[in-house]
Amino acid sequence: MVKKTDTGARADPLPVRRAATAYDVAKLAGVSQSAVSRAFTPGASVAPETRKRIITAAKELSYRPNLIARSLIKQRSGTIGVVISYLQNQFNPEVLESLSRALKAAGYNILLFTVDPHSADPVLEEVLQLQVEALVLGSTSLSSAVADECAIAGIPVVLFNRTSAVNSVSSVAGDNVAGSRRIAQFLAAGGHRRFGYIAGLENSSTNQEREAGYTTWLQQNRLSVSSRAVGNYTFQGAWDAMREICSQPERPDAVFCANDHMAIAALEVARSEFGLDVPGDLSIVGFDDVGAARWPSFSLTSFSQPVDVMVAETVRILLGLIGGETATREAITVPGHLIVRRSARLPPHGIERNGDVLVWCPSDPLVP
Amino acid sequence: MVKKTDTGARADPLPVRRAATAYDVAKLAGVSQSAVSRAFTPGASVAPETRKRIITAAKELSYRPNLIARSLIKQRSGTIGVVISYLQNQFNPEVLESLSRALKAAGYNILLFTVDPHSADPVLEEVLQLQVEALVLGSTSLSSAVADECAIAGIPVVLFNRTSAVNSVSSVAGDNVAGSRRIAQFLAAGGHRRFGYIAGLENSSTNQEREAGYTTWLQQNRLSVSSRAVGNYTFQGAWDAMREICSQPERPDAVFCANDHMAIAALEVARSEFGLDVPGDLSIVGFDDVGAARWPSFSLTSFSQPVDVMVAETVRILLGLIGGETATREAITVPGHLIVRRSARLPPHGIERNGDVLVWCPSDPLVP
DNA sequence: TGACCGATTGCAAACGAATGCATTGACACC
DNA sequence: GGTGTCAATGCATTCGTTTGCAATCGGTCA
Repeated sequence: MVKKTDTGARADPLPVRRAATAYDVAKLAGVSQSAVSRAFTPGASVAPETRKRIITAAKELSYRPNLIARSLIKQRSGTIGVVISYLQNQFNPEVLESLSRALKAAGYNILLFTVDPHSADPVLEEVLQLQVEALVLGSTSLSSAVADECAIAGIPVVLFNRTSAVNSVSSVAGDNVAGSRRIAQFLAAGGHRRFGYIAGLENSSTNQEREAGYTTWLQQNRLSVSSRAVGNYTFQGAWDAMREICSQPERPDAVFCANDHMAIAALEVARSEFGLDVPGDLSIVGFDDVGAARWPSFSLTSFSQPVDVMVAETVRILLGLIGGETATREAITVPGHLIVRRSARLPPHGIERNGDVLVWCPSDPLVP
Repeated sequence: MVKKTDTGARADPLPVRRAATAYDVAKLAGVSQSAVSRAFTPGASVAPETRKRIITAAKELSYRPNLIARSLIKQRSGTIGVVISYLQNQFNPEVLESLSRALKAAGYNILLFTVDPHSADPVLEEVLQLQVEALVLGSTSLSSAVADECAIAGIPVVLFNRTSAVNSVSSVAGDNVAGSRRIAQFLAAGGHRRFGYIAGLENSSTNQEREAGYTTWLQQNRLSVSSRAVGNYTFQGAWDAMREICSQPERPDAVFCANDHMAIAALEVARSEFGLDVPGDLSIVGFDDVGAARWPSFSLTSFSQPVDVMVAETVRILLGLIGGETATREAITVPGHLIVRRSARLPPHGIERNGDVLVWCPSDPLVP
């Protein structure tokens, strides 16, 4: 089984030497503890001479200020809680990485909570005790009650990629409605006639908005969704959903999946289990424009959610809420583009180059 | 641009009501602060009657114990630092999610640090101040000096998917040497004759071990690596590396990529840029067995690194180090399997079914 | 020379909880 | 009734900082 190599090295011979405190440094440097504190506080009043002596002493004891004690007195932890789930969906790691970068730049650290999409959320109780200065809820599966409770507890919350009508919490999301309308329009313009939809989590705002945008546009144009199945935003769920859709007598010639993660699963099923040619036999479109959508094997047509912009907005709101300046809640919608690749049949015109990618910008108004 | 919907809702009318403390609760419940503390400490001595009164008061004030204050007095933060980089490589999110689950089960929270693989690492200084109880270094690009410094600071460190010869820090990794030997053997048995290698970060232990295992076995069998390029573990890097390899006059008929993330890039290049059939014209093998390796489009033959086992070992070591019982450093090697799929030509025999997957278990001894 | 000023520095009180120790009361037992 | 026991509770200290305030000191200016 597991190979175990005992390197033989022993830990510190000194048994349990507690970490040095500011007092220890003070004693060594022959100053008061306050002086030590000031020596480590930029802009504080210390004679350059003493500061140097203190720094030397600190280095000798390998002293590091205890941020926990500092948090206690300063009443700010410098920490932001990020709740996210299902890192298998590439969109989430992308968000996490971007968020991490942006928050670090703003001087904050991240306390990470991954939640099981299926389980309840007793996470919250813990999070609140941890004195995070704010919370980013990036999981599609969290109940809105959570957000409410936080708002009551007085801790700033931003919903990421998720909105909430009932709560007065801030949110940042992509343009789900416009994007999915655009997708419907794109597919119709491409000559498709039988429209399928693979839904994400039914009670998530993203799914509701994307489905609404898609369905509504179709209806307004005397078209409709002929096949629908629920993928719950998971790979396996989408796999099964696609299998179900493709097994029906009247298979759709276009399937819009509520996100790229599911679209990839759908694409795999169509090809590997049904031997379909995409987009020859069937067009598939996703939402998010994750990294893998660009991989040639998928070359997925998708409506983009610009992660960096969304994250920037999130951080802006967060900082405003923490500072207490912005008391009003904002609901931000970040626009995206329909990135045209090869997983869906193309409409005869309206495709334009935009830097590296092709986007669809129909000249006709969005609503016919 | 960004659409902004002001929901009009205003924040708490009460301006800055500080969170309730144990004192507030005590006053309301007519007890001492100690009693409140005890009421929230399982197993402490409180009359059931008083406890109930305290809990009620606490609920009314929506009091939550301040974990920062608790950390200070208890001398333990309940937090573990996880340093990781490049979440685009699916292996990393998989690790992160598993680690998060395991640490939560052990009662710890995660302070997440994502580091830019290219930048230096001033991260450490911050991390140490944050009083994490231990550190998991999951980034291939961190200098070993970092680990050393932590060890000196007396904070337990476990290297994840990374070993270190010079330092006396613990580590958990897959079986890089055995795995890559096995891959070499597998490719040779499959009748390949021209062997390529796409390297990860040159100074990373994983790359060194994987390359050594591969190269050594080939040499011992009068074979050799005819093409080598460096992909630095990035998608783009592997892309360019594969392009370079495929452009050579004597293209290899088998390419081992130091991880799956790069193997996918290589596969995409081979197909989309060179029109090659995999495995008809060229076999590709990876390392890690990430989720995407199972996707039919790739169906990547890969040596597995069992994330959950590795994480379990990591947590076990961590807890031992934190408890102070285990003073010795351990270097754990978690065994894997060569998961056989369709991205590489098969040897005539030795393939066995193992649950859902095929693995290669040659009857011949590993070393000829 | 004396008042005043600014830069340094130390003192001591926070921050919010945990906990050893002493105190209180109830109860049982002899 | 006196004494011992035990549970319940409060007091006061502690964790490692920050920071307002006061004290000190050297020097400047009138």
